[in-house]
Amino acid sequence: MENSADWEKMNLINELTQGRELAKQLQFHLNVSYSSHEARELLVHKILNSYDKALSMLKCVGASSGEPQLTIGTAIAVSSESPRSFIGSPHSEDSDRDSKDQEHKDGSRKRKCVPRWTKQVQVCPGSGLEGTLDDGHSWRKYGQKDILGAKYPRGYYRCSHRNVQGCLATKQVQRSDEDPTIFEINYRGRHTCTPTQGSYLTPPQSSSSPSPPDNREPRIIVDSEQFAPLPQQNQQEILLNFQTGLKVVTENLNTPDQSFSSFLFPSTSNTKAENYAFSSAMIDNSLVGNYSPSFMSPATPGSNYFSGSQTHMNSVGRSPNLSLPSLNSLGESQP
DNA sequence: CTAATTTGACCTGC
DNA sequence: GCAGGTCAAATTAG
Repeated sequence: MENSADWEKMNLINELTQGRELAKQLQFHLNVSYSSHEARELLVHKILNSYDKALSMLKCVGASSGEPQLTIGTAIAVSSESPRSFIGSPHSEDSDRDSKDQEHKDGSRKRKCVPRWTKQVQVCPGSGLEGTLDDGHSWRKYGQKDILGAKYPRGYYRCSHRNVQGCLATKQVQRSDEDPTIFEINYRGRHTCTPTQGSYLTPPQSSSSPSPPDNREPRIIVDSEQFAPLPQQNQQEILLNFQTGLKVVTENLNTPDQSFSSFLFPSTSNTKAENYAFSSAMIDNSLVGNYSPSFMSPATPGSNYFSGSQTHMNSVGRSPNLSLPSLNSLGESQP
């Protein structure tokens, strides 16, 4: 997979370039009087984030000489299960009944040769922002299980496009029993489908959750997306993750020496303009190389969240709000 | 009505 | 045998 190395390098360069551009922007903002403190702060966060990402990539590249590593930031590489075939024989993944017979012939049905990695997501209690844990793909819950020794049940999700596009990606969401605000998301398999921003862009809480407004500033701190040495699609995911990355905080979860970026997800409406600006800036910057610090105000939050840069990504636009109820139930259903 | 979630049962690996 | 993972019917939500 030398392609991934090239991509990694490109990404790294892109990241550093971006950081430089952002620094220029910051410099500009510092020199103009009308620049708001928020805007400056945002830029600082973005710069830091950019460097975090670059460092993460460097670490990743350094570690991945040989076989692929999925470790990024606090994302934990779970490589106990043969990382050898990343894209090989996707058919061997778990599948529906019809392919079951074939799998029986093979002897093993699942859990083999599937890339896995873990991401930890911290959610402020009561914020109800679990919906934003969405990662650019539509997930459909297919099971929940009480795990021995774990306080909270584990939720099992698979890609909504499994039937349509045969995407075999799955994820498991496990709430930490020590810190219930932390969700450990274990991804398995890679998406072969096109990501649906729709679900990803679902504005937190807007419609599907009747949870009362919380005057605390709710926020989710997310690990930096893994920059696994994997192809373009991950880059899209990364970009998409930035789109929900509303504010970067330089607060570490518990890995002081790991460089990673954390995001703050304010859900209050007055911060949305800033959020959109961040999103569009990141995308423009990454895909077009053009950064506009100006804040844009979406006409209809949610549906037009990505108007503009959205077309770069793909055109599949389903937008079910998938994760929110599931995760809520994950957290709320006590064993 | 359609699609997503829930949940108990079943299957597989250790 | 046990625990984790998946299936699918039933239920719920939009």
